[in-house]
Amino acid sequence: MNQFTLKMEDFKKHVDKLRSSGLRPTKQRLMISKILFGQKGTFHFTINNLNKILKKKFNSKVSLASIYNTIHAFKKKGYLKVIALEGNKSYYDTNTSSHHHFYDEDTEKLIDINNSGIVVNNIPNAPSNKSIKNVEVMVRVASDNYNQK
Amino acid sequence: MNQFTLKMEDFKKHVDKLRSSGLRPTKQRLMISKILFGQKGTFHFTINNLNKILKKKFNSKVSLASIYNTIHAFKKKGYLKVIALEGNKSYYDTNTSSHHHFYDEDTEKLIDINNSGIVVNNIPNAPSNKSIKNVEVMVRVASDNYNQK
DNA sequence: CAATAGTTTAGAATCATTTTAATTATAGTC
DNA sequence: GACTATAATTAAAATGATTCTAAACTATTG
Repeated sequence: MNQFTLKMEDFKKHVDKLRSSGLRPTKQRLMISKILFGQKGTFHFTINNLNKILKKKFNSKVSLASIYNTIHAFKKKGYLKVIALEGNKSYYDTNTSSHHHFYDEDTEKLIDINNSGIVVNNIPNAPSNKSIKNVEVMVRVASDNYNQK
Repeated sequence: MNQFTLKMEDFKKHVDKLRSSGLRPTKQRLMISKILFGQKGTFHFTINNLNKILKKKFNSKVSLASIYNTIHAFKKKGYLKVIALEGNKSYYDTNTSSHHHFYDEDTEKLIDINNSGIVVNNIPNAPSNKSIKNVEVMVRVASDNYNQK
């Protein structure tokens, strides 16, 4: 069984993330914060993914209600963003900058494309009284020999 | 109560769409086809939208099972495409060409951007053994004075 | 017109998500 | 450290979109 341990500086980081999101730093939330923000790079996940990691890595069953509650607060504070993908479940991304994605249709996994890459030109004007909030590109990739849906 | 009537040429068009999708042209399916493909321009909808239109316009309650069945067949045949948007429900589009969208966050409505507009440059290579299937841009717009989610 | 195959439907089942209500934990304050 | 108010956790119920099921119905064919 894995222990739930954090170095002091990491612990402070996660406590800050939680506090600034309006949440008390509880055991459950620190586990979630560690999983999301304790990685080197950016992290893409669904609630189901996260729940599985919590179970496996910490041998701990945090209730779905608490997971959702924590994720919503992080999202509201801007520590997470939702990725638009068709289908019934939400994908979240710890990279909250405006950026683009590859979506692998075979594995259903997302890959970030950093913003220095793609350039989008010639965007028409927004409808009247509206302004553009965000522009994002989804590049769908798949193996040619894979069965398409 | 509205009548369900079609001009002969339109009738044939819808019958063809259904037959070529592997479906028999039944009353229910012809109503659906008329709603989807009987419009001037392109049509964006959710299953819930479509169901409401069926009720209001034709005073007819087609079962959800039949609606889903028909939509799936049209999608499989390529007469409809699914639009990726976060959230729990699927958005469909009768414009099946590769094209881009405005998404109005206030009204939750989609607007097509025809392909002659936006240009996407500098797309990185797909991961190895994968090839690019599709590139789509989502331009999110909103009123500045509207409450953001 | 009987046999067969495809359709429709209501309702049950499922999956992601949200809500509820009771229990438990946290953060001051004394 | 105990006390109290407030917030958090949880299991379980509720919800909403979608899928499945089984029975009744309709169309097509021989």
